[in-house]
Amino acid sequence: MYLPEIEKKWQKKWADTGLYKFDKHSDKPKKYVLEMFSYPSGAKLHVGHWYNFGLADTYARYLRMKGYNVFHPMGFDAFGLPAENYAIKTGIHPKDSTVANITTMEEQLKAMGASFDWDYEVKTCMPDYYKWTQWCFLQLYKKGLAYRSAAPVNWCPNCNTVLANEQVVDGECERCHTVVTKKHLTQWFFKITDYAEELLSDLDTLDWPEKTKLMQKNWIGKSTGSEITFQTVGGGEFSVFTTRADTLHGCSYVVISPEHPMVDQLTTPAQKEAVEAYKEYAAKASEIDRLSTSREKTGVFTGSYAINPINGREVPIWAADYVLASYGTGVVMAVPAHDERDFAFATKYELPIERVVAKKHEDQDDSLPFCEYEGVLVNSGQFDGLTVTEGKEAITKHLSTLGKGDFKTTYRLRDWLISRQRYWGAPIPIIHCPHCGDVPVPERDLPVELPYDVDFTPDGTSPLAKHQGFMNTKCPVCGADATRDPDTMDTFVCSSWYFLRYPDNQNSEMAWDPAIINSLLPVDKYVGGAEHACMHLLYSRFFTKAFRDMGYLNFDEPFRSLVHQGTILGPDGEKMSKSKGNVVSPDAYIEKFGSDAFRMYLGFGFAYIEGGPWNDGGIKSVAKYLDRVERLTDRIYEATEDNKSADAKEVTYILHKTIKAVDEDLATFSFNTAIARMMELTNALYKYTDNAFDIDFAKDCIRTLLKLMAPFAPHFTEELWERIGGDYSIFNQDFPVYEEKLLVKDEITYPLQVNGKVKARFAVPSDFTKEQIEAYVRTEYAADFEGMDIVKLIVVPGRIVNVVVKPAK
RNA sequence: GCGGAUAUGGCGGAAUUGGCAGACGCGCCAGACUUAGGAUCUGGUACUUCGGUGUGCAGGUUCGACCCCUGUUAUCCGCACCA
Repeated sequence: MYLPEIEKKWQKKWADTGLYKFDKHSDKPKKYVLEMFSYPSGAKLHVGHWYNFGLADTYARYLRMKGYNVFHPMGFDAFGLPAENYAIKTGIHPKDSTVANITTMEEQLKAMGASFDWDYEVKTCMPDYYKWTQWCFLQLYKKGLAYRSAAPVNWCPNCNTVLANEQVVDGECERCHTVVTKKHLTQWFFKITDYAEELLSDLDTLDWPEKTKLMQKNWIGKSTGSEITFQTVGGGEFSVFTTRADTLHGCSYVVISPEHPMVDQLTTPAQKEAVEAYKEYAAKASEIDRLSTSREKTGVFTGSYAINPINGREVPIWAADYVLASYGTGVVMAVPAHDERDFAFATKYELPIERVVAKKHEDQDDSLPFCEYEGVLVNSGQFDGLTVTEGKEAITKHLSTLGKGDFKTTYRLRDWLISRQRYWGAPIPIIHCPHCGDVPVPERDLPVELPYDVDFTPDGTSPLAKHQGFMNTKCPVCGADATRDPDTMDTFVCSSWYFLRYPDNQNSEMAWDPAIINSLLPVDKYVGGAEHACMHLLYSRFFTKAFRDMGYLNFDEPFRSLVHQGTILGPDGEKMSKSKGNVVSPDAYIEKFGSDAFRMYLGFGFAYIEGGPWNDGGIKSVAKYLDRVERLTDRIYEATEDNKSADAKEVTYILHKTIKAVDEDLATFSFNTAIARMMELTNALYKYTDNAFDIDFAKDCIRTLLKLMAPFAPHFTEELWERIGGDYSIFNQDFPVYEEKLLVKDEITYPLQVNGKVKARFAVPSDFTKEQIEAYVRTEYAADFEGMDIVKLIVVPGRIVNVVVKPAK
């Protein structure tokens, strides 16, 4: 069968008959199967797309045949930097290149033969989509979850432009490799930190890869400790966050982040020059310096002193950039005896190092810095003798009674900076009025359309800021001349809610109808790359929770179950890249072997979640297997000599074993083993049909095999199904069901181990009890155990028998 | 540095979760059918001195370990001074 030809025929028929149209009114149970939508930056689908979409489609088709009403949409994450960078390089407008790429990719996705229902497609760069992205922004704004604030952004001094975090590679601009610096700009943020606790605790409810959950957990970074207030000698006060309140007596100085707003007031005139110089030094510190773990700690004395609230001692306040302004309070109490960083700093600047925790056990190494939790407090007045854990609690409680401290939980998670000084994105629907301040665009005025005729050459400002027609508007509140926000939203905003739009994508009245969305979501199976663990997957969870709290959704989590496909590498085992010249393009293979063979090889040649290096031989082997199935089908359907008494016991057993295995393997994305089982069945059927066979029975077997294969090779099986006279379509057939009783063999062959080594094999009726098997072994092998004592005889029913012997005395 | 994962024939990968290691396939070898074979079919294929030995390495638990425990090495991924 020449697959490329056959595939076109069936794709047409599937489209003509609307086979994959989603039935909103079906009374079958629903399954929402979703792949992370495509990013149309390149013009063509690559192997990774096929691996993701092709096998997720296999899963969707399987569920469909299992009797579910499967919702399986596809769309495009169409805004973003690559299109804009491409435009800067070539002069082709991002909209034009994106629309062209989408058209090509749609054709390719259709040529793949996936069961998407294109009626539900979304494209995030279209006004009828980003209108609602802007609406989402406004709801978050109304709810107090969007705010504007000054923040440092990545700045490339060579390109003279702002870079997204993703564009900063190892501290350098990804395009010109200039070292990236920081620049302060006023930016919009989403208050994802409000949901830190729930984003963390709900991870436990998700059927997600443990690694991904752990990454999110670490990213959120919950830390429980204490917040302690210090007075300054000059009369001011500030707080520090610590997880080691027990070591407070050992605090011999305090360190403030050089970017902290209090630095200036803490700096004494004598130290002003030194502190200013240090602030400048810290601001200039490049990303590369910050990335270096071995970077030597630096700092400067502010000239001021603070009072340690536990013992009234005056300690110097230093500014140092090893303290981050954005975590905790931006100030830390330094306990050099019990913290490695403080120890290094104190050693360098000759600050006092005083032990307040001693070892608990004799065999502990208690050299400084002593950072272990197994310890007891010393030099801590009334708290001496307490353990570290007891000390934390007792000291914090004591401070609390003095009004100088309390228990405190902090998170590493930062608010989400969504402003981009870029053109190709959804405009932020805010108007800046000289009288009214930031004014949200009224919902009736949405969308704020992205103009086409924009000069997006990078010059350090937002491209939209140069477009007078876009920028100049009237304040919706007071009517005065006002300007629009010139920034666009991070594309991750667009992708944080697309799964909510799919099922109701035509709705022009609202972003989604809660009745529809609440019945189809959450997504039952989400399939996509692991690289989104702490971005898209976290942002989408945040959106879901925020919109739930606003009453637009009634579920807590967007993606119940998540699978990450592995990465297909080049034949050399390296990640595919143009510069390495190891990119495998699907096109030539599709043309030669067909999309079914290509998809099936992707399923067969790899463990799905692992991926691995591409191998040319593998695809030939799958193509060969498909031919083999075709010949087998023809052999059986063209047979004339019927033999009802042919022994079908073995084939029947294999048939049902295969149904069971393929069913279970498909449910768990174990495509490679599912295909292996089908190959075994095929081999068994070849053997069975070598001589005259029971034709009706063999036809039954073939129909079952084709149905099992259908999710993997949709065109191929549809064609054979038609050839053998099956009703259209094979995808309207039920997935085969195995019979438990046919999985039981009459006899079971047991390996007989002696002292753990297999020495023999014997067969007994499968209903033999443990005792009967033991008795059988003892009598049957009595002669072999002559002169031996049987110490132990272990029978594992259905598995193995192990006899432990030793020479008789 | 911290956290996580992985390690099985020449290769991709299996192993019912503590019970016959190497399923299935690629590759290779031999044979059959062929004018021909890069088609198809059949058989073989971990190593071996044929007694055994084998799941990165060294120990341990167990009647029994790829699987559990301790230590160790290599590779990959994530985080990056988070107080």
